[in-house]
Amino acid sequence: MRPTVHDIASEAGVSLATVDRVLNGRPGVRRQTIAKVEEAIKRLGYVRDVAAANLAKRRIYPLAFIVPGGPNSFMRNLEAEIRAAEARSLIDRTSIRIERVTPFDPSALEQTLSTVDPETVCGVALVATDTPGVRAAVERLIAAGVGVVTLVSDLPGSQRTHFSGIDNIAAGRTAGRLIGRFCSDHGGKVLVVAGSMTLSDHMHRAQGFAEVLESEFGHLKIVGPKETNDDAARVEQEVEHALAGDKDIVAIYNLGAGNRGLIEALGKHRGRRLSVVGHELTAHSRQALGDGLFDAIINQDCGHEVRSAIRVLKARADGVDPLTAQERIRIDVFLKDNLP
Amino acid sequence: MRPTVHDIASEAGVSLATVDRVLNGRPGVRRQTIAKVEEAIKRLGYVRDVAAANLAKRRIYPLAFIVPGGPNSFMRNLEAEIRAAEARSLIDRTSIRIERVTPFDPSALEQTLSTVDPETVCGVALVATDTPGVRAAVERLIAAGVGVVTLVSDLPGSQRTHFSGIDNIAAGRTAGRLIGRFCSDHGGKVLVVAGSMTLSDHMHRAQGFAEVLESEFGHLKIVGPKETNDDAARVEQEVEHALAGDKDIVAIYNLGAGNRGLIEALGKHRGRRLSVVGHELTAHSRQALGDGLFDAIINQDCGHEVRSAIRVLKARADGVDPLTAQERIRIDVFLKDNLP
DNA sequence: AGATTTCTGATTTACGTACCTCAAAAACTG
DNA sequence: CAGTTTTTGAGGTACGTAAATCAGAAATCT
Repeated sequence: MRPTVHDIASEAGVSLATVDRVLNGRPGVRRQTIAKVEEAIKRLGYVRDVAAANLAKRRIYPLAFIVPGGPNSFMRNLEAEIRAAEARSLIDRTSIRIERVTPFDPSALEQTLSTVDPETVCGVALVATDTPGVRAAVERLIAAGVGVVTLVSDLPGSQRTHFSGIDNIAAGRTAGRLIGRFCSDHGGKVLVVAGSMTLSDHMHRAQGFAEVLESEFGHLKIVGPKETNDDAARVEQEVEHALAGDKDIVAIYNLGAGNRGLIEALGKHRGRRLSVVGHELTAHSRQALGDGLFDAIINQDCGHEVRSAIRVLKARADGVDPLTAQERIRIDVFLKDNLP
Repeated sequence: MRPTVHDIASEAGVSLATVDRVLNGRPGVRRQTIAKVEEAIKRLGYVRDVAAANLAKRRIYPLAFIVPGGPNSFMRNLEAEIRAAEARSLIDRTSIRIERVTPFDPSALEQTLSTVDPETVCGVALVATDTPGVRAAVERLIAAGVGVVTLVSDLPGSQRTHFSGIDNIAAGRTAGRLIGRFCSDHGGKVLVVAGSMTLSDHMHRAQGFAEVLESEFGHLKIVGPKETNDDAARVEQEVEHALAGDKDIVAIYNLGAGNRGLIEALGKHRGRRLSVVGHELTAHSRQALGDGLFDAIINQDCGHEVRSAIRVLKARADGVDPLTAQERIRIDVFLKDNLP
């Protein structure tokens, strides 16, 4: 049988009240007594029954999710996943608030972060924009004892509790290798389309992509990255312009959003032999993969990211270690055949 | 506030005892009263607090995992993941027993399945071999109210609760497309190496692979599948023999285990330009990918499979629906760059 | 030593559910 | 209609933990 607080009390030769004081870090216990109790805990291998504790504490986990608004399909998917988690909040004792902020506007994010009340919120998950103001707001929350998980886009080197997203350098490298291998026998140019190089994830993808192409696939030369601010119309325009003007383009890597524009442009060049890699599985990109317009999609599972963020924030609030293997977000590679 | 049994009692105008009888399907309640209570439950949106219920019931989930023995790295990884889950069993109220059975021996599996006591075990997870005897044993367990999850290898069309594994036809197709694209400009032969075509997962992979190659990459011809019973030495021998005897081989797909043998053989032909795709990320295959001997690895995350199997079995025991999105096992595609 | 402060023990209530008993009410029998 | 059976109510105890109170013991200080 699993040992209980009663068992440690008698094992340590102290009362239940003292065990409780030690377990919950309440004052009024001598060092030696604390040591006695801790030793008994270790000896019996006691593990606090979190479920029972939560019951007794009437604990709920108030969480805040901050996501960019706007039409970006990926972000809308992400929000849908958060809402799905919200629907389960009764079951897993969470209370989730979703805040939408203006996209590409760090000050709006800062503003929203500063309204988070550390007294009533135990954890925050946000799609981070890496600016000094945002970093400062995050550090403030951490200092106030709030857990902070960065979603999709990280704040490297900050004190955030956890990053729930992918290594974007590795993602860019993966795209580079796919395109390199798909064009292994014929040289040419590769058009790279990005949202904004001020977004760290886009920058990292471009960097990883370039690394691999330069070091291993010298027969391919990069054109771009063309910045489009993730606007589908601008993506279409850039791609259209490049394809029309440069017959040497043999591949396209869209490392940002706006796949819809890319698909539009590709539709007009169906005869042309192109290797195309994009990011994030959405209704559109999935369709394009099925139609053969895209050759591969690099994806991060935003459902996994949301669930993982919640688990990590709850674990932190309980003072428990999360299960690292479970919380690692994969860099998914999807071809036409292994779509989920 | 979340409604409790007390709330439904007063809402339905009945006593706590009656609510309890309805909730737990105990006898001695009139139809109309049951309806009244159920209506109140619906009206208030009551959801049973599983944690509190488990506490009151002193519930533990006794589970049995049945895995093939033998040196197969993937199966040993799988077992390690089960042991890792076992280490957390105190926390999540499970009690996991691991049974190793002789590999490639359906009767041993049947035998072990028949020793499972439906009175003391609430769920079984097994790496299934598809034979009539195994199917019968599984149906027997299901009939006795035990949850059964097939791990890695399924029993299609059976009554098993859930399959925790990948679609192997899709996995084979994925491998086919990778190799097809990697060799898009030059034709040749593709050597296919399998463990045993009597294993349904191997058969499915071979089938999916052939489908894609025939329909979309006609310039590549399949040699094989060569069966090796997943024995590394035999894999080495088959590959060595084929490479030495046939200069037209431009790619190899090992859809079974025994990657170690493949790596050995490849080591002797480092100069030769080959596209190689294998299955399952193990220490060896990871190394081979890093060294450039392999070009891609198709993987199923066995840690995910084990955790998912446990969640599904617990959910079934609680009479709750599992979270389908979370329980889908991905077909991972790993290149050198996106290794976890 | 006595006074004071700091610890500790004993006990209680509560969380939401399960499960038990016993009595009472209601619904059926003949 | 009494007698029987079925249904319902009221109440309690338990699960493992949290949190509180209050009295008493032990340590520290003067």
